[in-house]
Amino acid sequence: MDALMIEKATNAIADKNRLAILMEVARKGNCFCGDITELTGLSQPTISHHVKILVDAGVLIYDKTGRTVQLTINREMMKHLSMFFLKLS
Amino acid sequence: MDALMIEKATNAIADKNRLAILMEVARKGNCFCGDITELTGLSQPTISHHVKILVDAGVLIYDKTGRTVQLTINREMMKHLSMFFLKLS
DNA sequence: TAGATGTATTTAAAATTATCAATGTATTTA
DNA sequence: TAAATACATTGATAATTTTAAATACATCTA
Repeated sequence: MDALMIEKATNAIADKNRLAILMEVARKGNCFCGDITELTGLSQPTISHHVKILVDAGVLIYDKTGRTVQLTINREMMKHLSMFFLKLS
Repeated sequence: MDALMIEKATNAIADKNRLAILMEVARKGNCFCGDITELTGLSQPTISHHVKILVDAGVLIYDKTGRTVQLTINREMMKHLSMFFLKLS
């Protein structure tokens, strides 16, 4: 179990806005970056920054087609996190 | 909504030193604050600060007897976290 | 009771992070 | 091809976090 991976992933999730983004992507199945503006009320550059952190940490999967980005949950990472905390319980 | 709980807990864990503290407490079953000095190489006040964050977030359980503090994992919180990520997987 | 011990708090600094305005870059559409 | 669209990057500032030195406090021990 890679502690650095857990650190990066939890760090990505440990923010009010990024957690909201994660849960919105989970709720909708997938999500365009543009959708998140309404959700959070943040500016577009700020959202771009937060999405980057979530993607770099492996929490969200980034798929750009044309000029739109589709975000989905990285279920493998969710499984890793779930297992990590299960082992600590 | 338990999003705030998730945010606080992941925030507490999302730090190299606090993750090391959490994993050390898990490994040893319990842990005195003094033990953590050797583990992390941090100063005593810094450890006290990090432990407080973990305890306030409900990640660790704090039990002071006399002048020593015994730390244990909050297994209920670990279960909550595990379930949260399982649902996202 | 005096000194030692384990932890907490305060204060101040350095480091990091969050945020947005301005601007850049592809890509689509009129 | 010009304008519009969706997102990325840069640069600057504000807010937050991490850290340790100094100090305080309660408890244990000789």
